[in-house]
Amino acid sequence: MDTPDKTHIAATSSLSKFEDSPVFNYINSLSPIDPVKFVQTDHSFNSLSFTSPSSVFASPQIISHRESRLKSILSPDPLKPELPLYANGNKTSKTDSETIRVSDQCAEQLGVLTPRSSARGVTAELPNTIKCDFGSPASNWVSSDLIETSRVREGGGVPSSFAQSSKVNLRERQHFKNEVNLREICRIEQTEEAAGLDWVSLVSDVDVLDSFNIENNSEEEQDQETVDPGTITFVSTVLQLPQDNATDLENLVSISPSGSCKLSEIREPITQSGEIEDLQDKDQAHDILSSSLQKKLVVTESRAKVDEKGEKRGQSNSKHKIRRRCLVFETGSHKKCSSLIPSQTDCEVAHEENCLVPSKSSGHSLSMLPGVGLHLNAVAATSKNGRFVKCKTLASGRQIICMRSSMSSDSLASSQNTLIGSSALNSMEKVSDPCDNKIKVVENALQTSVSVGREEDDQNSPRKKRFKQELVGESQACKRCNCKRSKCLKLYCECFAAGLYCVEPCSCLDCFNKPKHEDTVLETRRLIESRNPLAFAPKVIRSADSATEFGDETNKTPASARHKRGCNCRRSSCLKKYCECFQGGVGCSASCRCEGCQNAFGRKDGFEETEYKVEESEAYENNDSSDTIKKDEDEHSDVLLIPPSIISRFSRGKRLGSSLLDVGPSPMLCTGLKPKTFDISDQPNFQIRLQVIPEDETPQNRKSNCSPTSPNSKRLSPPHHDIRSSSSTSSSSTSRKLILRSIRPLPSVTPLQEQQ
DNA sequence: GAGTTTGAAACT
DNA sequence: CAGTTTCAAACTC
Repeated sequence: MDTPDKTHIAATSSLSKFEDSPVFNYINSLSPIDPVKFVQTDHSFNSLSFTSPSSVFASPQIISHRESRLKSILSPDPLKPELPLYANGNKTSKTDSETIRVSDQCAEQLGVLTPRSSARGVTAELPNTIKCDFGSPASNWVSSDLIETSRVREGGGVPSSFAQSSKVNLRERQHFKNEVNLREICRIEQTEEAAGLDWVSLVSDVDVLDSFNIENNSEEEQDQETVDPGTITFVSTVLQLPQDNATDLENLVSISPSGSCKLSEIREPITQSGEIEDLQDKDQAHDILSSSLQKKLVVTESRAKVDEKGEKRGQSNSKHKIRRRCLVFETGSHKKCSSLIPSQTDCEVAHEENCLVPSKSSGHSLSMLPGVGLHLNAVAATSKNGRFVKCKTLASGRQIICMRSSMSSDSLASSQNTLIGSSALNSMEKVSDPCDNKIKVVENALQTSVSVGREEDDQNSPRKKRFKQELVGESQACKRCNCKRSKCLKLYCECFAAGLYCVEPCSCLDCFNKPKHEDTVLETRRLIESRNPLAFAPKVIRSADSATEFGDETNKTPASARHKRGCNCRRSSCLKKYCECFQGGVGCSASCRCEGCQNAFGRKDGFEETEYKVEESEAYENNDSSDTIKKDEDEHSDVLLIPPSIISRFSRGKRLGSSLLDVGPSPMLCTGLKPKTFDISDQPNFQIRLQVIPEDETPQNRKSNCSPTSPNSKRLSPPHHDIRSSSSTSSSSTSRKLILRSIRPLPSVTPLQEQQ
């Protein structure tokens, strides 16, 4: 029955008929996507969607079957002889209406896939393109659209080819509904998750990819080892899932079945075609798929691993080795954290030396560090770089380090779960307040890593490139201090003040703040602390603390924070980062001796900072043009206060510690300032807002808190504070954040389940 | 990128 | 503790 010619003709005719049919027109009218010629669709699909050579589902049999199926159905490809494989099984397996619907989808997928499988010339190109497609949100979106479009067309065509014209309309409608739902899901996920969100599609895609892989014998072996693109996508999806782990996991699990369904669906058409089926193959395919899904479900997998996988897809073994090396570094030094960053490849190379430095330090720390200042070093270093280090570092800071490591491995690496991350961060902060900013950075880093992870796969996308460049630039430009005369042994040096060793990115001269001079560093620290025990303490203190320490009633406002010693600004009006209060995102307090204070976060004289909340972020963003501060106030009234430290870092990209921030957040922050339009598509922004804005710091809450509750309270909530406050005062805020994020997955899941 | 401004840190 | 100097970040051009 299935001579290539026949199939081809049938497909072609059906396709043309379908296009002319009212249903098709209706679909087109509904669909935002413009109809694409079949050939074009294939092409675009190939280029955009399936680039990944490696796949979990590398089973040759499956692949061959898939290929054959596809070929038999749609493609005129001479290879068709392979077609018959699945035919019988389909008939046997499903007969009900659901089956029909499924078959439609399958047919659609097949149609989409077929071109690929048929086009062998493209196969060689796959490896290159593969990595790109999954990661880039944009690319994914496009590809998904294309896929959908093609599906719509193909779906109609395939059934007709099977002489099911009577059911075509019904099917198409169902199919269209499905497509719409899927599309919505895809959009939701893609917009938020950017990475291969349409995992369902991806699953099917994976199959296609596998089929390609089969052609490439050399890669077959690798396939087993190599990470499945779909898996990666899935993992990324999981990672990106909201904080509500349990819920998300459930959703994922529920979803995964659909993926299985997809596989069966694909076979459906074949069954109808009456071709011979290989039940064993089918079973195997299911097994493989299920196994792959299970693999995907293994959330515990470290993020680094994920990244590694992602890179694997697109890169050679050597690359892989490099990654592994980086992973090893992760274990030991903060630098490794870079491996967590998506664009690692570049970063890794760039940072290798850097990594070594930290490692070194860690080594010293283990044996040598007394723990006085060093623990700060370790902690700060870890967080500052925005990379999660499993610090072997300091004996003294062991617990802290452990927490971090756990966070990195579990929370971040595995799921990038913001909630978890925040929790970890919170806990971490409790331990190490000194590194407020850095912790924030870490948090941002989490987000960044998430976003990065999404884009990781799509290396070709402009976005990805940009991001990569940013990362690289950061890594290269992650200069911290620029000390010329202090030898980085005074508090002038930001690195030293933060308890960090200077690293390569620093532009300091005659730097002694390095592991090799650890003794000197420690001694200097000791001297400084002897003069001022709080010299290395966090400059910004949580409200509770500050209130306690300074007896400042105004600081009792929830989520409020104050600079430890207060500023002494005279000319900056506390509106620039010269002011440490402003820089720390906190209002001035009675401790400040500033003149003409206009601190947006809270004036010394008790001026309500509420007015500035929005402006501040803007001011920071714009490098403080006070003129512009109120400019968009109305527009951004919803905006939360973003700690200047964070913003400044990202905006300037100067400080390495903020590297993560710089990379990811910067855009996010910028966008984040456009709050009123809550753009789901821009997940980074979303996350940031959620994380940055403490529960009680929402505009309404702020106002309420400020005026009635604490008349004197000048400040709302500094970003710093958010984290801390959440950790100590309100865990609820964190939980809420999670809830918000959890919203995303729900929509996607629901439609699928309903349809299925 | 160079120069200026600024305010914290260090010093007296 | 106050005043001055030093310093490096922040900022401007």
